[in-house]
Amino acid sequence: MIDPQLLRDSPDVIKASLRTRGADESLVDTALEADAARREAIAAFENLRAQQNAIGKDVAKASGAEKESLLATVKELAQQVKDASARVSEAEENAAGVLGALPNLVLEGVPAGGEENFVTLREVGMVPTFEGEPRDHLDLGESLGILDMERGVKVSGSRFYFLKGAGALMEMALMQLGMKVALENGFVPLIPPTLVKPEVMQGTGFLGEHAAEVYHLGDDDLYLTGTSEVALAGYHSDEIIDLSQGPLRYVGLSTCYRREAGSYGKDTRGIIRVHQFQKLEMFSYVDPSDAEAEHERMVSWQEQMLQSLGLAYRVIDVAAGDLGSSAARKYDVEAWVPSQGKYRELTSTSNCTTFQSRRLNVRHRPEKDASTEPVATLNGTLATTRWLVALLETHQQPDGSVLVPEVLQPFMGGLRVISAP
RNA sequence: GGAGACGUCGCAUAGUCCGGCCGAGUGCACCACCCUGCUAAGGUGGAGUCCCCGCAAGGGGACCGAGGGUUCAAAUCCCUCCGUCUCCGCCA
Repeated sequence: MIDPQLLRDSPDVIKASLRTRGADESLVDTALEADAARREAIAAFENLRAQQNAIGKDVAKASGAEKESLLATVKELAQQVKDASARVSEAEENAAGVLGALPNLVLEGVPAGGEENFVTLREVGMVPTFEGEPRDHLDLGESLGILDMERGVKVSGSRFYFLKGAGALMEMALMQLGMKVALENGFVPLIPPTLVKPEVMQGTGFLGEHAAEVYHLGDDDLYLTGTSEVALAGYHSDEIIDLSQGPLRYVGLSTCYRREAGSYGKDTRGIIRVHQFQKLEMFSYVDPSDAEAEHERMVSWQEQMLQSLGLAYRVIDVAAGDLGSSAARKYDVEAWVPSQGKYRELTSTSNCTTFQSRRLNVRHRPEKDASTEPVATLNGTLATTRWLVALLETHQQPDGSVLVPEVLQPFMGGLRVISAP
């Protein structure tokens, strides 16, 4: 949720942000009206309620005929209060709906436009070259016996797979490498629930434009999370947290579930786009003034990961129109995928400023004895199953084997090469 | 799965039977000041969150697990839900 105060004071700022996103700026006027209506309803209710409270005190003291006459007048008031209260609920619900539809304010410098309008911030590492056509990760994985798509489909349907042997080990090694980087930077590991309540899913904004992406268990009214960001953001909901010692950083490891509705025919080969995968996710709660710096730190940790794994990548500043509703700015790190001859997203890191925390009600006290303020939240990927795609393809050898990056070897029992069985 | 108890301001509790004087007492912790002077004790005062009006001072409203209901009036009565605990049964 955006800051309602900002909406009232400078609607033009919000309109400008909506334009950058290519969204409908008339939303702002609708929201302003709803907000005004809400406050009007509240004022009306509170006046009536104050009267009722005052007379109620007299009723308690009075007796006999005096009491009877007081009761008669206040009885009527009671009905008015009730009606006014109903109007408040209605107005608040409406205002919350309209206000909630406004996406986060885009940060200064974010490229305007849609998906294709991203700006490349830097390209790092040598794009690998091959004699002849490089094999793709599925081809490699199957021939090495470490990825079994066929049986995944047999057991669970399309976009499911088994990782086997060194494939399974490599996924876990990636997670452990990421965990090591996280621990070095003060992150507290969390293994979160992957089923969450509707209000948490709502609070993180995934029931908006991503609603069709989310698995829902109807019998229990629970949602399967597509990222541990959801649970990590909900972790401190309705709390006043202490940031005086610096950011609160969590790293969550979880299985992620995505329906991939609407992506039929896209990335159907291999494990680029699947219904279930592992992800290690960073999540920081920070003082809003520190958010942009934390964002840069998160990218740098992600880059550190890719560099240590010997992957070529680029960092892009995602265009406003391609941001989720919660993000004020988003950087993607995309690794070179040889079989496709292009960069594909491996990580994403978003600065959600105070947007998410407002919905989830996470606050802090900037100064001792100061009043509370929403915190800023940021999230970013440290490792996912998809990384195996870039790793297998980048480190494939002419004989069909794959070299294990040195940093992963300790987590794979010292294995240096994955060879066909 | 069956039976019961409970859910109050950071923590621990009082209040709920007998609705109004309870946004709410007490203890601990916390903050400020005083006293004393030493690793303690005592005294005084302060302090919740959210919202609305207001430049401000200030005023008003809401919140006693959540949501409904009864009533002029609900922490207190009724209903539903959620959660915690205890006992029994069942199963790893």
